[in-house]
Amino acid sequence: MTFAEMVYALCRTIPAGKVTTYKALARALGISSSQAVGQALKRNPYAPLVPCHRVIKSDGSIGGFKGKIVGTEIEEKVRLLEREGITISQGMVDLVKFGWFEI
DNA sequence: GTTGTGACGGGTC
DNA sequence: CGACCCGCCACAA
Repeated sequence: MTFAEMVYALCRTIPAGKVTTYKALARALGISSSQAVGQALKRNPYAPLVPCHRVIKSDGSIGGFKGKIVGTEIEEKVRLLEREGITISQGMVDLVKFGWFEI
């Protein structure tokens, strides 16, 4: 069980209609660096299995999915999140309402 | 074993 | 509010 595996396992537990942050996941794994979580998600071999689109930055912004925010590429993911009931304004998610962690 | 870098966070300037 | 710098952990070269 590698660090990345634990990240994937944790992401799978994210309920639909909720989002979490890199920091929250990192903290749940016992570390302080959210970058490590990003590394794992970025290289996730479980693309559709792990809902990486539900993992966002702590400030509510989407962050990135395939590398960086590239124009309308994000729009597709935003639409998917909205389908789960998550409201997004200008690429920002309301963590107070949809944050899957103790706010 | 060392170095560099990244889907990041927080604090300062 | 935006730009900059430092810290942070894991992984690839």
